[in-house]
Amino acid sequence: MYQILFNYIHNYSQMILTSEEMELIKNTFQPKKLRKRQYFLQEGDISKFTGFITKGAMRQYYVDEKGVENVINLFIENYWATDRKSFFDLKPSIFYIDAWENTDLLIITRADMAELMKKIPAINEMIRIMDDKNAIASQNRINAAISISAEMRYENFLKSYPQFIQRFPQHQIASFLGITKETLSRIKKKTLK
Amino acid sequence: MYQILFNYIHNYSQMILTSEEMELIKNTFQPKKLRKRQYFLQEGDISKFTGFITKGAMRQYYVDEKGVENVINLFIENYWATDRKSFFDLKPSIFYIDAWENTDLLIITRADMAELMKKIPAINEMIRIMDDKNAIASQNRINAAISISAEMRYENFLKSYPQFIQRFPQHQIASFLGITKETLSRIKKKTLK
DNA sequence: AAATATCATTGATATTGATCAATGATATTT
DNA sequence: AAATATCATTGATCAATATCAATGATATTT
Repeated sequence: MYQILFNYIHNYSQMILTSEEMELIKNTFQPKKLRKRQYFLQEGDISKFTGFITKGAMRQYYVDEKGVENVINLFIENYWATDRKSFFDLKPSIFYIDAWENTDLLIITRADMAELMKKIPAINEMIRIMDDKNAIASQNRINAAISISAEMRYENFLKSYPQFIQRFPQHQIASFLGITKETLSRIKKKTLK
Repeated sequence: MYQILFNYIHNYSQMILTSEEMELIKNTFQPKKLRKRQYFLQEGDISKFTGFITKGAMRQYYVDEKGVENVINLFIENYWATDRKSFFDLKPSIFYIDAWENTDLLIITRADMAELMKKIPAINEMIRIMDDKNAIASQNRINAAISISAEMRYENFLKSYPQFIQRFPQHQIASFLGITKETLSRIKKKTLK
């Protein structure tokens, strides 16, 4: 289980972890299992942990005034699940995060992560690269949301994140893309021809 | 001019810079002046620098197949202007960044910034906090773009970024929000009553 | 000051995508 | 296997926003 995290760190940092560092990581990240539909975070709670997914799938959403779930992030293996805002300022979150499949996580608090960043250069570098990639991906998503049609947005999604199609039902993906399930159904039908 | 950057670093890092560190910063960041409408980055060029704005206003946009400018970021004092993707991988950008007012920048390359992060703890911490805040702001923008109406989006913008209203014409703000200038004009008229 | 460019508003119409409602298909639970 | 819940499709209608075109207002340049 930790091996997946070690690989991830190596991948991002391009650095080799010493066996002491691996020990420290094992002692700091706690394993957590969630069954399908179980919450990792609920509205009003503080996102005290960030969780590295070694197996499974999760989604982050908020519930609007009408009671509708708006999916804002989808996560699978090798993603980090947290509400970044609440995790940053330790104030109550407006989001829910739940498991969409039975999921294995390695969880860590913000304070512990800060410690590890100081003690383990590879972790520090990993976070830096993650932040760079996350900023780029967010910018892409913003551009897509404000300047292209639902159809193109779905097409881009298919191209960039094909793995997600197998893991989440269509209406969740529609919500993630900011369109209704009916519209997505029609888009699929249309592009199929 | 450098004082504005020093203040910014202090603000974000909550750390005090030594006079040696200040010297190093002065020797690494280069001042650059742009006149209104002058480009900082053009499509096809590599975003070799990130620029800290000490005075002025800039915008980032791309030009779509129809030749329409799509504004994706607006910057004023105390913002950093760069195409983060191109700056990260040093590949050609798809964006333009230009000055909307006469603008003063302090510019630095990615390599030099990496050096400073190693040598100056306050800079390292500043970048970390910037990345956190940027991730949070991006998430907010994504949520707004995919799940709320143009009217609410403008209202939120007014509340969160009132300074921008004075600095950019309405059609630029409309584009930034992902709506047409005509729709924005009608929204303003409606909410005025 | 006149000429020109930029920016903002308004009206008429078109388009995209949302909403509402029904039906079918596929999983999951009993 | 039957019952139930979840997921996907389809049709009819509606609402939000875009597009096109004209006009006015405000800056900027000559």
